[in-house]
Amino acid sequence: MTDDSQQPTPSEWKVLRAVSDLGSCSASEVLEQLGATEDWSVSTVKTLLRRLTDKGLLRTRRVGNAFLYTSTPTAGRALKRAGERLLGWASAGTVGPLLQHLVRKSDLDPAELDALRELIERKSQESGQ
Amino acid sequence: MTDDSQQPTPSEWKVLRAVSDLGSCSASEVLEQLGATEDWSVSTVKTLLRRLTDKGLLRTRRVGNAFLYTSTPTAGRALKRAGERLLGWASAGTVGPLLQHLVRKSDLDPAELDALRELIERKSQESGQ
DNA sequence: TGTTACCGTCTACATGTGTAGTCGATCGGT
DNA sequence: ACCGATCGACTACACATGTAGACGGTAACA
Repeated sequence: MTDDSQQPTPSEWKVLRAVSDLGSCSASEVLEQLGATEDWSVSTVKTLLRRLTDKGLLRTRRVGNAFLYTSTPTAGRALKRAGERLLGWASAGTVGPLLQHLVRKSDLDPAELDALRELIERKSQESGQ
Repeated sequence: MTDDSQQPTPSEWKVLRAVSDLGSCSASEVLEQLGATEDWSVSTVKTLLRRLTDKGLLRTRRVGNAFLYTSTPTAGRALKRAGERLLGWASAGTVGPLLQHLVRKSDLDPAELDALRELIERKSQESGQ
């Protein structure tokens, strides 16, 4: 369940994110999507797609002789795991500042900000009681 | 500045965190501190300490024939960088849920919760104006 | 002053990761 | 039925990472 062996590597994350953003896509679409930021060959992307599939983070559906890639629920869980791992790296007293930094750097819409604020208020109550 | 080549690896993070928690400590203290969670040999810890020092994340001060390790400001920055990287891996619409997850998993004291709440309120105002 | 611990350095090596070339199969158009 | 454009599979290889043994120096104690 908390198997770290299927955590994506940094490069794999970029591909995984591209697939998640695209929804359901072919290898070439992924390559095109990543073209803006990365300068990878087709082979590189295909290798990363395969490794992600092997790890169970992507699922493939055959369409003609090609594949359509989709991200799996496991991928969502992997992101949370990665987040937990990050928290584990923060030393005493640095978790708060870290979270502030993340919130500051994030571009959240009003609804998300609201959800976050509510969550924090609820947490404050619990700890205060 | 945003040089990823000095980002710690997962194992290095554990050591770095131990040093940060201990403040200023010897290799053996680090080993002892990590003994609770990891099952590493002395050599392993020493290698990781050296690699962290090479990356500029730890500073050493000679005391007798031993070293005292201290974390550097660079280490703090590295944590933030790691956080930003995590955000970059989140696909569209998953940043909010990710942050919620992190806040939920964190054990924050009232002051930290308050700071976070204020930050979010300020952010809400900005986006709402 | 010899010996016992302990320390950091050097070396090592299996596995993981980043990156990409080649090749046979196949789809689409002629 | 043929040919070019694609696609996935297989292979490759340098460098990073996880993990640790061996060794020579030195501090401390007898």
